[in-house]
Amino acid sequence: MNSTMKERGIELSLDESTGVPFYRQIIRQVENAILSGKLKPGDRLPTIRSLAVELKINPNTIARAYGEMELLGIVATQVGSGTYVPEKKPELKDERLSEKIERAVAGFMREISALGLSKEEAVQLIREFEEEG
Amino acid sequence: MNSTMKERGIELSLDESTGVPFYRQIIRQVENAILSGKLKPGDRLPTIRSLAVELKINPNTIARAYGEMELLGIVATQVGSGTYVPEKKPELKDERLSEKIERAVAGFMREISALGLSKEEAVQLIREFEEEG
Amino acid sequence: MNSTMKERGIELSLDESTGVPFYRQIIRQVENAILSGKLKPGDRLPTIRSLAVELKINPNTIARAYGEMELLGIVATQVGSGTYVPEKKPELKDERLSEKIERAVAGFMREISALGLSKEEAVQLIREFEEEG
Amino acid sequence: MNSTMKERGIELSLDESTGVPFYRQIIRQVENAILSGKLKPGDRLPTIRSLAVELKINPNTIARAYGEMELLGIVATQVGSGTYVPEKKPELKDERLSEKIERAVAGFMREISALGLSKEEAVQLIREFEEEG
DNA sequence: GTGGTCTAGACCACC
DNA sequence: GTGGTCTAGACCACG
Repeated sequence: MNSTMKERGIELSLDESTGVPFYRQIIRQVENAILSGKLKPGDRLPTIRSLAVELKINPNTIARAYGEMELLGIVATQVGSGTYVPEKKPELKDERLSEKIERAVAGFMREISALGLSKEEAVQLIREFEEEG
Repeated sequence: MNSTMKERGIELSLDESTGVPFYRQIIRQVENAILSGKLKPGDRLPTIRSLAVELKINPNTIARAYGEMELLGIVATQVGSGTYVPEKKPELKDERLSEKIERAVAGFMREISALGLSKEEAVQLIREFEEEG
Repeated sequence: MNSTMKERGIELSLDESTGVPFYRQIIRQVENAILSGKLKPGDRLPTIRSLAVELKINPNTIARAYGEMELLGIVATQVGSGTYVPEKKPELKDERLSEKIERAVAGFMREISALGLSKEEAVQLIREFEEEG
Repeated sequence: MNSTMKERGIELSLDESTGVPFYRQIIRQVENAILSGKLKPGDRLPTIRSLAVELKINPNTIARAYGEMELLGIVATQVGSGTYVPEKKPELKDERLSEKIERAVAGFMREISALGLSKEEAVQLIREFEEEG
């Protein structure tokens, strides 16, 4: 039942063009994977060193992301063993999920209307959107 | 025909919770207003001092935003007179506009799908979205 | 009304013999100073660099302490300006204070009774205790 | 006269929330039991395996605790027979006991006064203290 | 092997 | 000047 992220089909990736710090990008992606249910309680995150190699960044940066997530209660670490998704009260998780969705929608709509587009035009753009890759 | 931002009904606002630097928030909002046609060539921006008072931030921050916008060609400063929206080649503007729209849509969809939602659920959320007061 | 820590007569100090990480010692001392009312909302903490010089440790270690305190809501940072004690809802603060006191007492009594001493002997020891000067 | 820890009514327990390593928690509890006279020379400690099962931790961790206690002279291992509390020079034991008591009192008073409490308030808290179940 | 702490030093963003 | 991010590398603690 418990798996690694790769076994769950989750790939972390960094975009250095956005200016968002690497450690925050990692936190957000892990948190989203947990909130959406892609990562489940008990699942193990990649080790700091392996993820550092994979993302081609310094291990300290991963360690910082993992450390902040531990403080935030997003993950639990067992030194000598690894970093895991903890058990969480599900209602609390749902709250946080809708909160993040609301914020994403509100931010998008603010941007869209500042750019002079209507709600229907936004819908049109999303329908036309094709993910790369 | 030429007006101030207030006369055009445009209010700049800062959100300190996002972590996005103030000067970037200002630049983006001004740029979006121009791109969407809410601000028109010849329109005048608020003075650094008045905007600093209104937004309750350091005048240096406004000055930096205006300075960078001038470098980007988004605004033009006439010493002793103020800061204005310059004439711009329209094709260039459209390019920049669609670029910003594309980036907004792609960013939104990346976040939405990371949170486990489908394209149709995103459309639903946008249809339901009502801006606050 | 707002002061620096030195003006409030608060000195941070590190003890490397305990094995407690430097950054945690700093966090605890700052938190205790706030909880006990020695540091008040609006007070400014030493700059990272000055405290690093004073404590003779690496600035990154101070930065880590300040960063974690920011995450915990113990302090608020304004880049370019400094690190400050934020306004806090007083009831929440009081809760946290009694919690810490309770934990200190319970931990002390557990240790004391494991060492074979009675409650009255503990009281006696405290009465006899003289702080080093 | 010689007994096992269980027969003496001594239960080891681990608290993972404190951050204190398991092996240190074990050492401290055993040492305190000896210093306070609850464990007597000749008493037998649980086997590594049985304690590992009881505390639900890795046997290596128990082995490390026992190994360090042996180095410290707190226990003596007789291969094939078990781990025992050795005879100790009594003055040495008393010295170590008062040292630990002093450190406990000093640490408690440092924390208490950092939290803004007086010596008399500390005494009051201890008098009011009731151990749980 | 795992993660945790600290140092050293670079470069950036902001005021 | 302020704090923030990242790299590089050492050493420790834990299982």
